[in-house]
Amino acid sequence: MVYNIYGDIMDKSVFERIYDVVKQIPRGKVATYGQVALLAGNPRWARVVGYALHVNPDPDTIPCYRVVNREGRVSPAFAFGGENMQVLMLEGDGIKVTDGKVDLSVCQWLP
DNA sequence: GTTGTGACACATT
DNA sequence: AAATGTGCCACAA
Repeated sequence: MVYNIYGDIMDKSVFERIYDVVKQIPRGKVATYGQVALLAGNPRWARVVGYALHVNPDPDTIPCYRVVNREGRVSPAFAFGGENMQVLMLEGDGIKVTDGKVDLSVCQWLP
């Protein structure tokens, strides 16, 4: 059983599915929020995906930096220490980043 | 139980 | 092409 800081139950929720999908993103690839939402089960959970990553209970196993919006651009509010941080992480995975944008045609994860 | 919010996506202006 | 509005779902107060 897993509980959040408010004591509410947290396992077996949509979040877990989202986390599972994000964790499946292979190194060197990225996925869009819509993509993750779709793989998680519903194409309309894109916002929930963002929220799920926002809480990000396990940043060590959940590479949230591999999740980008449909433009292939990292979210502005993502900057948990500078947008450059995210770019560096992506480049570290061998992903080409152009002006903070990723070539989805090349680096998007195709399951 | 109702209201407001959000790391999105899509359609329309 | 860019900006704005709408839908969508889950979560917090």
